[in-house]
Amino acid sequence: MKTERQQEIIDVALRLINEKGIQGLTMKNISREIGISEPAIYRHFENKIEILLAILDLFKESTREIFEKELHSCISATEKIEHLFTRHFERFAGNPSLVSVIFSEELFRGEPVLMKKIADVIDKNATILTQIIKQGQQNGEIRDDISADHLAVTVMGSLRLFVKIWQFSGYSFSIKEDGGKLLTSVKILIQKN
Amino acid sequence: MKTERQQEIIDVALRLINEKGIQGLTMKNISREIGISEPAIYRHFENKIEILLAILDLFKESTREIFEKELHSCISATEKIEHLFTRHFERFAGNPSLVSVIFSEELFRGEPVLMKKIADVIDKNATILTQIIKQGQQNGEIRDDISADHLAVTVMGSLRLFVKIWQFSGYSFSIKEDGGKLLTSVKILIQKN
Amino acid sequence: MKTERQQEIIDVALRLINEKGIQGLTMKNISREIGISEPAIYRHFENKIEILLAILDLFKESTREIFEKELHSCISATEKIEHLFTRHFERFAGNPSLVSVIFSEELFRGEPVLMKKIADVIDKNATILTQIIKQGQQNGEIRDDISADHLAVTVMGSLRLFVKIWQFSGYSFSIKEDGGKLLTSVKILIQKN
Amino acid sequence: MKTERQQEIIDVALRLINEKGIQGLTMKNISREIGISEPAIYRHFENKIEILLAILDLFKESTREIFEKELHSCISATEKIEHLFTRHFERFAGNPSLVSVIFSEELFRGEPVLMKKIADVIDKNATILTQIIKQGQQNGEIRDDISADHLAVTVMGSLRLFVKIWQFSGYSFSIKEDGGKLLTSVKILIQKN
DNA sequence: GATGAATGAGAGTTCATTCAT
DNA sequence: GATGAATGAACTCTCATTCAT
Repeated sequence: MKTERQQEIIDVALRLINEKGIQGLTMKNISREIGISEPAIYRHFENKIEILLAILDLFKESTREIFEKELHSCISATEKIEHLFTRHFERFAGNPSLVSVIFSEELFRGEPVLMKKIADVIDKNATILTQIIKQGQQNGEIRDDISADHLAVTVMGSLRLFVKIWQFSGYSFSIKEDGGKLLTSVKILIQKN
Repeated sequence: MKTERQQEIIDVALRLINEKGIQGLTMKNISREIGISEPAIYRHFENKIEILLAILDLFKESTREIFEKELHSCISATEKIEHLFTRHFERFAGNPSLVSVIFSEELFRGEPVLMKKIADVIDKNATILTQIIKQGQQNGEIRDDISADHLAVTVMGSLRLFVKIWQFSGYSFSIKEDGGKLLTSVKILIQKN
Repeated sequence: MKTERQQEIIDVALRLINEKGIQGLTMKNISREIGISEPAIYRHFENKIEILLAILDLFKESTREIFEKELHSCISATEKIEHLFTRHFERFAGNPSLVSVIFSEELFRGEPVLMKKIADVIDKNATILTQIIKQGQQNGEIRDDISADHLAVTVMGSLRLFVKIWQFSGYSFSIKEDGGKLLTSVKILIQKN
Repeated sequence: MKTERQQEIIDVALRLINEKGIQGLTMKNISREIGISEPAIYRHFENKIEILLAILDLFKESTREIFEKELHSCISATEKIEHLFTRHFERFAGNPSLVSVIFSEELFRGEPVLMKKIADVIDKNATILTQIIKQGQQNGEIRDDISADHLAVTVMGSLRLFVKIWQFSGYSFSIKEDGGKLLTSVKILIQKN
């Protein structure tokens, strides 16, 4: 689907955003990092926005995968949420730069095309998580004294903030290990009784 | 402390970031919005970074106020958290543009001065919130089967995500009202039995 | 209406088009010719198209002036046409670069805004010239064995081609003098009997 | 003389100039239109200028043909001019894109090679037309109260302007039919008595 | 306090062209 | 014949900032 160079460009772009922020993502920086000329990039992407769209696609695809896998498997709701956390942690551990993009919706403000894409993904994810929780409430696994919507905000919010803290720390602790502990706490928090 | 013009510039800058993202915050845009010339801005701020610093200061100041007031008052931990939420909601309701800046740390990546400032505030807030929760745990108000750190992540994470959702919705619902409901849920979540 | 710099830019742009064609009209060339930096031009014109529009406006204005003056004066139709030619010759003698723009509609193909403006002027001029000729036919000054439309094409076409020949010759002859002779011929051609 | 591909390239180039102006004639546009890659074009033409030269050659050749045929045939001068008009109209009706190039000398300003070629053709044509008219004057067919040079300017100028009007109208009328009518008028205009 | 004019640096992008395959 | 990948030069335009007034 993606040529090697396209993948390389996406990777570099992701890293640049992570290191210098969206303002550091310039065609010049990308080309310098790869070691080609600026115009060469235009052989692989029509323009800068297409690169960002490709990044968002990557993100969308892999997020969707994580979420949908959980939803359609027959395991319990709690296990689903557990997997959800774990998978996310694994992804971020494997590619920390992703964090800068995934939980940073404001980066794309100004470009309607990008904003719409981001909004779509977020919306979908929220819907799926809420469904999982609802299912857990019906199962009797998850407490139902609090609405599924609110629980979803809490779960997702905790995940997001935790990942940000990890990023802000300069990835100075193990997201998998410490994340696992947070997960345990979250599970206790939402379980019935 | 701040002249009228300085305040005007800060307000406009905040609004611009909110509307068009950090890329929309240009000296030209600021000057156009206020109705003065570009160089005129330099009478009031040495450079662009100073404007951003002023924004962060504003943010730091008012956040610190909220947090410290809660900490030093003699009310219960739960009430403190309640006030904390409520005050935040009030602030955002009064100045929605704040949201774009407050919970969007990546905006400032690239400028070490700004990054440090942001990190400071976040750090401080986290510390204070954790302290409040610890106090609540000692009081027997707040559950202690989960570490204060984790509860803080959950509480703060919920707040942050909720506010972002509000922002993404185009401020289409009442943050005070719906936020109050979320607050109730969070309180139930963290209360002892 | 126009600042000095704006006028200077227009003049230089006109000259550049004349010397190197539309492809030679670059912001860099303009700035180099004037002796300022490229961005400086943007203080005086919003963008390149605005410069071209200003040129067309100049052309439109002065052409309109010539035409309308003739139409509303009480002199005979033949005299009107005579003045029309003479004025045009004078204008071109005074600013030879104008020729490259005025009779070169294809320069602006591609920019709808510019094309519309050009088309407008041409249309208007044709209408006015035809009216003058019609009046002359009613007066008995101008032959009426040929339709006013066709005479207008002939008169205007002769003028245009003659001016182009002058331009192509490198302005090597006196457009006023030789143009006067052509005019005499044209008058004979269209006069009654 | 020309391979199929070369002819294809010339045709597309001509059409592009007609549709988007000289600025729309890029190697990319040509290749896209044909459905080959950009470098492929260089198999058929050494560079872009060669393509333009080929266009001018085409134009030169066919114009020369029209003119010379008229000159060497034994028919009357008036008939020659009649044929001249008619042939031109037929050519344009068959390939409207030609108009954008043929009567638009300024397109090539900036490229001395191209300018010279254009100037040559124009010069030659003018000479031939003038010769025809002179012959007609000697025959007593064409009025001799006006110099052949001036009559040539009038005849050629009318033809040019008329064709441009047709082009500007978006080819909305029949150039053959309406052109025939203009021709009748021109003949009356230049005939003796 | 404010402005008009200017600027160096750099943004994204397009151009004609080349070269190895 | 054709292509994919690349490039140097040039393009229009924006940026934060300065300076004389």
